[in-house]
Amino acid sequence: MKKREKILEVAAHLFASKGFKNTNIAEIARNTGAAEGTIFYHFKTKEELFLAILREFRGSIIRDFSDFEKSGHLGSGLGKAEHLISFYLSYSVSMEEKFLLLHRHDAYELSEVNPLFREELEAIYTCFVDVFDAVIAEGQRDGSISEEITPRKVAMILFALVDSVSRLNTYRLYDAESLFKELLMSCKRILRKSTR
Amino acid sequence: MKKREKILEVAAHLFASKGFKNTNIAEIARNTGAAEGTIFYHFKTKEELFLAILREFRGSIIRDFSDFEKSGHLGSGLGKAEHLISFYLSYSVSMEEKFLLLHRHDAYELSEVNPLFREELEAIYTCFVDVFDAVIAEGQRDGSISEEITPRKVAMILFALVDSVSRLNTYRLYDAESLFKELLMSCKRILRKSTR
DNA sequence: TAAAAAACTGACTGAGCACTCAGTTTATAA
DNA sequence: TTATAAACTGAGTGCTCAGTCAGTTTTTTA
Repeated sequence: MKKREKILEVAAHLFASKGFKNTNIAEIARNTGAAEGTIFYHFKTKEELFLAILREFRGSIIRDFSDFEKSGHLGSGLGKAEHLISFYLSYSVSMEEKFLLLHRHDAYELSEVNPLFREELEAIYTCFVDVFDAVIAEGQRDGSISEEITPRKVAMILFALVDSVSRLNTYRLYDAESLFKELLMSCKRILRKSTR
Repeated sequence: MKKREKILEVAAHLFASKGFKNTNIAEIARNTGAAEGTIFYHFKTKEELFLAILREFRGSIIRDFSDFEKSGHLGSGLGKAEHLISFYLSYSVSMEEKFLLLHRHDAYELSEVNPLFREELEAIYTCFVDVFDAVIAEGQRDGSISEEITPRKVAMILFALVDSVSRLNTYRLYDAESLFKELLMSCKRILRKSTR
């Protein structure tokens, strides 16, 4: 089962950097040290290989975020939300390659044809939004976060914002890391109670 | 010059819905009523056709946003900023196809190889961010917007947020239009002066 | 150790596709 | 009206590439 893992690793790297369509099986084979036939032995099609990569990524997300939750930040919901945002940003930097896989359009394209891709993508985004949702709901209960908007919607908005900045970073259109401090301030402003 | 425009129109539609790589010249020809040769008569390569589409889009953006600015919303910078956000959202809905062209990864991919694409993309994003920047700077001058963060950075953050929600909408992962009200509220919270 | 199963190989195939080119049609200028 | 240029045509070309298959090597099981 050594080659199978190597194939997943190499393909993930190439799909992320060159795109699904622009990566050919021969190249994956070359970088893996496996024959083309071996790739099709483990994965029926190129699409299925991509799907397997996404499934693995979802596994890591679930593992890493539940570890983060368990690492038990004391304090209010608001404090936890701030921690979460920082964690998400640093996570997206450390897992840049996998995030590129999400930020590219390839998977969305395939999800228009193959429902398994749609399921996988929705599942991944739901993972993220659920974590945000949980801390916001907690903050609303303990009174540290404004109750003006439902937890789900705030979670969507925060996630959209944070994800967008991490996307700017991966595209290198703008040095987004220089925005992190201001981003965190903006998130706090969204979350805090109105003083009026 | 009739066919040339028709080719641009059809190609934009196909690139937006199917992607650059997944659209072949034969299909563009079929939907245009032109021969394949005609396409290469007007555009040296498939890439150049794509670039021409982006250039046209940039032209519309400049035209439409300067019309918007001229339509002269009275009131404070904050009020103008709110108008601008609403305008951007409705614009991204009405120009959904062209926004898909930006939200797909195709153009970014090409920009790694072809500097003309990078220039074009940066120019488009700069257009948008500049408009945000201008109203925020005005709001800071007239005292309606917090001066805690520089106009450019607030502009980047607002744009990132608004663009991300419009992306959610085009991907149909979430009915983002139902978020518009809350999105506007969140933007106001980012902009308003701290009461502490 | 022999037999069966699993893992692996790489030359080959057939379909898809961007682009060419030699020629035809249409518009413009003289 | 004729000459010239611009617009247009579509069959043909050469290349790329996902997926196949008949066979070989390695691992597991009995």
